[in-house]
Amino acid sequence: MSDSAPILTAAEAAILAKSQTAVKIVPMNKESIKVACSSCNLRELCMPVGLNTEELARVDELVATRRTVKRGISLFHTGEKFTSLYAIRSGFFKTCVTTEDGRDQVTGFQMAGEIIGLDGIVNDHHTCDAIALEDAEVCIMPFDRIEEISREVNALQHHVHKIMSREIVREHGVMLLLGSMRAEERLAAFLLNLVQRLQARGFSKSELILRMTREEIGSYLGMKLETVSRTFSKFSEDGMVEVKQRHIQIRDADALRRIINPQPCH
Amino acid sequence: MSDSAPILTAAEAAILAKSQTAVKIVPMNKESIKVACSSCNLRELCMPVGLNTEELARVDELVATRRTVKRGISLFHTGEKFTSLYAIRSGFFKTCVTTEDGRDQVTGFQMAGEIIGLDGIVNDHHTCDAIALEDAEVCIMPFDRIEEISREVNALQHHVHKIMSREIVREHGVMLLLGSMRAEERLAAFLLNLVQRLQARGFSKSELILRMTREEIGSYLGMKLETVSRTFSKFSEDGMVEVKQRHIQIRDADALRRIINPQPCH
DNA sequence: CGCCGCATTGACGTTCGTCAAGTCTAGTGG
DNA sequence: CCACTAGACTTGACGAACGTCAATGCGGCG
Repeated sequence: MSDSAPILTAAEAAILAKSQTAVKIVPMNKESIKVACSSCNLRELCMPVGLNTEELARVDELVATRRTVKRGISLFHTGEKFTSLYAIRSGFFKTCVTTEDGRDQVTGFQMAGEIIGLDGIVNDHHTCDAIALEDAEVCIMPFDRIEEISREVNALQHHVHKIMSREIVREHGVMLLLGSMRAEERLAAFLLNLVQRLQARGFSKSELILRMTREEIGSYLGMKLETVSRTFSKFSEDGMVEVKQRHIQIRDADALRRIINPQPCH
Repeated sequence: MSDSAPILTAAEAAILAKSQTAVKIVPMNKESIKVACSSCNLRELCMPVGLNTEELARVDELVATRRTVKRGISLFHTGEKFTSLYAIRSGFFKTCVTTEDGRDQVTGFQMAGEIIGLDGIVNDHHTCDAIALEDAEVCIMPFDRIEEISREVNALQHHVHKIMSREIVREHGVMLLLGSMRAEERLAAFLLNLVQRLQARGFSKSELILRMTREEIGSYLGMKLETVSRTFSKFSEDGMVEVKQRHIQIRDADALRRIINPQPCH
């Protein structure tokens, strides 16, 4: 890992300057809280899913260190050398790709237990930015170590393949959404997806706080922030959701589902 | 593999009824042409990329059998049990996902040397259809065998990871396209991408024959077939391409590139 | 030779983007 | 503690891009 002092953009430096503490690397030693997948409360969601005790012991070697990432700061940038995958322990991220002419597209929002960095494997460099939308903590898993342990622990090998396959399938869903849904359908699908993932993490299935701006939602869903806002207002008028800025209450999840899949009339 | 008689849809059965020969499984034996990655003319593009002679010998064990797929027939369907990845030896495929209410979205077009089936790993069942757009032949690589050999051949392990990562990155690009480009930009990007991949396979960099309909292009690019057609006509009027049905001649590739990345005025 | 699927083109309508004005809220500093 | 401000959000009016519907043309296959 040598010295992995994070490279900062000007914007990030400004954010950091205002913030109390700098990005800090938490080394894995006796002083810090124990970094072990086997005792992590996310083990049913994250890397160790479906492993037995013995396999778990090996996977504990995966996480080299942890790192905290302040809101607005990037975990990695486009072009940065790829070394590791990151498991999100807490917090919320967005990933986005950027074109030369300045357009950018949010490719996903990630929450606790999800793995980011997979884009970097193919060319040894990251091809997107990962930016924390709230203060976050990630487990750093050096990829060469993942490959090494995968060779010995079949269940881990298969799990890594599954994680990558899951990301591919997720993106198929986003392509479907972007390619053939209208604004209301997109936003309904987005809300249902978010709330479903939050529920899997023990949160309410009807209440959520958006960690991203209307513009970021719009970028992800291929629409403008005004359209996102108008669509929220429409849902609100129709009594399907209650919207108070970023605080969302889902009043009628079935109605949202019907927007996406209009039920057959017969 | 037990008996892998392909499951046919009614539409496919109709196509097959018209076609001379049924889908046939080519067993790997002395009679059939040798099935060996090491002597395949696609080895610089496909699975064996970057392996040394010894590693190549191991990879030769990967391909169990080959299979021919007639135009219009699917290699696998949504919901079908996942067993193998497929390397395209010849021909052209599309993959598409379908919603309950009948909408479908083409998620990609694949040509010789590319790998399909990655979507099936996560749930042990395929989540999209792969349909041949022209008569094709694929190498069947049972996934458990891929995992087995990956454990012993590090270069193969890493290559598999790269293939999956490449697919993730490709899909990021499609999301960018669908989320923030206009019709002309989408079609220009599509043409440039196709021609670039064809060129890597030794075809002309200015001439190509589309294997898919306007509707399939439209589905992939998130626009209607009429818009695809109109945009082709516009490119043609502007002298950038010559369009004769599915035969496309690229007259000014730079102009196409400028559509996507309008060059700065200074 | 005729049919059928695919492609093209035109006229018109809808959805969403653009531009602009105004409101709300959290965070800052006095 | 409160006023101020910047950024985020909402809402309206208007227009452009693209979808829809429909008529017509073309080319490959039986």
